[in-house]
Amino acid sequence: MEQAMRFTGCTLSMHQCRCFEKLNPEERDYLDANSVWIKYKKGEMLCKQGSFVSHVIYVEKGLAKVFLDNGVNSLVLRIIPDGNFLGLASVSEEQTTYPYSSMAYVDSDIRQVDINTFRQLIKQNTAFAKEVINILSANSVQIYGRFFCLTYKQAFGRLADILICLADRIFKNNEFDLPLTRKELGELAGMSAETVIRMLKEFNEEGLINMNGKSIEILDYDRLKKISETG
Amino acid sequence: MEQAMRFTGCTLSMHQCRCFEKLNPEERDYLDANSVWIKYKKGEMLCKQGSFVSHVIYVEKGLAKVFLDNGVNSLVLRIIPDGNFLGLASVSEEQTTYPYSSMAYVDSDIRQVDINTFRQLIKQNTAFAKEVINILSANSVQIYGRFFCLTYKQAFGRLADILICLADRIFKNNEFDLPLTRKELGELAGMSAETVIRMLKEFNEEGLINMNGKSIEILDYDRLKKISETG
DNA sequence: TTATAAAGCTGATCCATATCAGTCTTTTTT
DNA sequence: AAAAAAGACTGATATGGATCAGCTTTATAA
Repeated sequence: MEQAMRFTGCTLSMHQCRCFEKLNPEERDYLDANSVWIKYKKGEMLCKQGSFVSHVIYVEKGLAKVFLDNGVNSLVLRIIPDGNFLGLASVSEEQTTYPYSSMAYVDSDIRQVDINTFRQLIKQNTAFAKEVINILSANSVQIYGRFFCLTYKQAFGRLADILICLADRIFKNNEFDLPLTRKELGELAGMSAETVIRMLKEFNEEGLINMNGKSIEILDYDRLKKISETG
Repeated sequence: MEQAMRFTGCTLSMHQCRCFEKLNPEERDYLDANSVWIKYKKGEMLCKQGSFVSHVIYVEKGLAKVFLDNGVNSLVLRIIPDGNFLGLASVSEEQTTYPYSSMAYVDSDIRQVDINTFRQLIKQNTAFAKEVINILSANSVQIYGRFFCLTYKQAFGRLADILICLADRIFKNNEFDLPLTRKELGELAGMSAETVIRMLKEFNEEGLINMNGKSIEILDYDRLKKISETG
């Protein structure tokens, strides 16, 4: 029995996208016939907040961030590795423009599916629609957790959260080479680049991580986890 | 043409829930046969974070908050007036427990729909499923805006946001009697009760609002809006 | 109708973290 | 290979708002 709920600022839900499995061969052909594959370079924009929605964006390979921007500040909502949609909020017909922007952290292979094709499949295949609902739900719940953390945890905890998320869910390894700058890491953890630098340094000195430029290794997972929970 | 995106910390999306309209008479009977109506008193919990999901909760009449809690801090995700679901994240079968808690701000009439009935209707009626998708999308987008505001705006702007939201979307009047305490207002705007008090006082002295205990009237909507945008 | 608790309010203090200004280092461009 | 730009890092300073303590007013219960 759990006493109090724990939230993490993790940027990726555990949900595995399975909606293509719900399509029959014809539907899959229909989808493919109305999809295009595009290669994006690191730093390129996959979609811009406020522009018209013409397709649903799926990351085949690579890593991207989905973020909000008001010209001054930038808030990363989620980061998207292989095998995920950037977001499905735009499948709603009421959502005519993208409510967020997206940028590739690394060179990425992107599939764009025509939005009307996607909507048509939702209309004709309830299992597919249901899977879309599952994805939307999972995203919501994940955003809730992230929202809570960025609002109430302090910087230590938020940074620990992100390091754990990167290791567990993104790179699936305790050692990884960050394709992000300190500033971008700050956008993830909701703090300034300077604070990221200072705290990474402290984690390093405390023996929690072993850091060398862009390369980070998590040495004491348990203590980091504890910091993320109490921070 | 808009230069920069504006976000508001508003707690309620503009989306009007229309999903019952998508049901045919038999489906509606089926839904009604598997629904119950319950009266809740002010302060009562409508659902508790972490408990098993057994039904979908719809606010027929009243006002409720949906919030996250870790035992120390509380974050209000949305406030729900008449004619809205508390949230539909739980329609996903993967979501077996409520990811949030909910409490009635005032005496409220609640409809509970058996979760399996609801899921069955999604399975058999694509228009209904589509409407569920629309609601989930609208909620996500609303939460994104709120997330951004609570992360980057400062207290002035956040409080202005909430006052405007209450007037425009909840009470639909520039003058209203708050059924919330200063502490609850703080949970909405992401600040302490003391800060709410101080800033309301300042808004009052500046002639932006006219405040008398629980009764609040917005006097200078435009300036308040400007504060919400620049704060 | 008094007693008790909850909410509202005020002033003083403190601290986590942003911001700024500058240097050093690495990467990218020419 | 040199020049330019971007990123990493450091120390000093500033500050928005939380927290605390106490006091007053308004609800709620006895």
